[in-house]
Amino acid sequence: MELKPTESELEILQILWKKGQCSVRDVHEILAATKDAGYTTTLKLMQIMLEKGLVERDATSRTHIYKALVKQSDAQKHYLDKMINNVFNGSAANLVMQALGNHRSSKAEIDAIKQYLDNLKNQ
Amino acid sequence: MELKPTESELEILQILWKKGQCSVRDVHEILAATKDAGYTTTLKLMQIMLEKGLVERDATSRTHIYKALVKQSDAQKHYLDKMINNVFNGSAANLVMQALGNHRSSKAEIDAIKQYLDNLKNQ
DNA sequence: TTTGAATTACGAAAATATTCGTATAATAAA
DNA sequence: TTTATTATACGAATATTTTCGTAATTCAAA
Repeated sequence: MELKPTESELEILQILWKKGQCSVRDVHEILAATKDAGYTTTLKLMQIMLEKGLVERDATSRTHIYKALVKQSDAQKHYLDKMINNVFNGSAANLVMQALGNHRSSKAEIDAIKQYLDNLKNQ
Repeated sequence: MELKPTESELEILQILWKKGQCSVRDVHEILAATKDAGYTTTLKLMQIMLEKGLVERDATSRTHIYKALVKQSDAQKHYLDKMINNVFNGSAANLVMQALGNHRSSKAEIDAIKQYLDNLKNQ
């Protein structure tokens, strides 16, 4: 299966991942907070996503309810790969350090990462 | 200044970052190894990038020599931010662990990261 | 029942991005 | 010098993505 949401589709997936399930209006209202596009634009996008198999929907009631079919973890993997190759010269470590440097992480988070690294080494 | 290379433009920037400076042909030959597009396609893209201010060129000789104007580190920061917000629910740590899990890193890389983490903690 | 509001369907316009063909000029080779 | 090769310039065709208008339908309210 081909995983290639466009920029706009990714914004919608994001919302679906967070909310679990949404009507078009739910999604639209969240989008409308940031940018301004018409309701039918959001609707159309979600219909296209349905065709592409990025989402599924329950159409038993008049107001259709959408869910993401793409798993967030798959998307994470996909974009991470792409990014490491495109902008970080293929070095994951490079990306990691950049990420940790820019985004101040809590002590707990840092410890969690260290522990994770120890496990990696013991394999 | 607005930083927003398209997908194709990013591929070209990547090459310029790596090589430092390139003629259109240099870039094209590298691209041609992966995908197949005509030479004039690459040329046109690079001309557009020039207009957008993504690259500069030395046009004193017949064969123009291009350099990236966008800094790789800025692009890294930009895409990292975007990605953390778009796909990793705002958690950098989440991204880091995913990145380390998928891309087998060398022991040296892992140690470098651990050291980096220690420095972070001592601040 | 009748009206109005909210929904989906869908075609098509508009905006962006990509690709290529052709003309022209510069250089190198014969 | 003449010919062939290699560049750039640039308009325009394609392809893709985003946006929207309009019609048809469902439901709720008056």
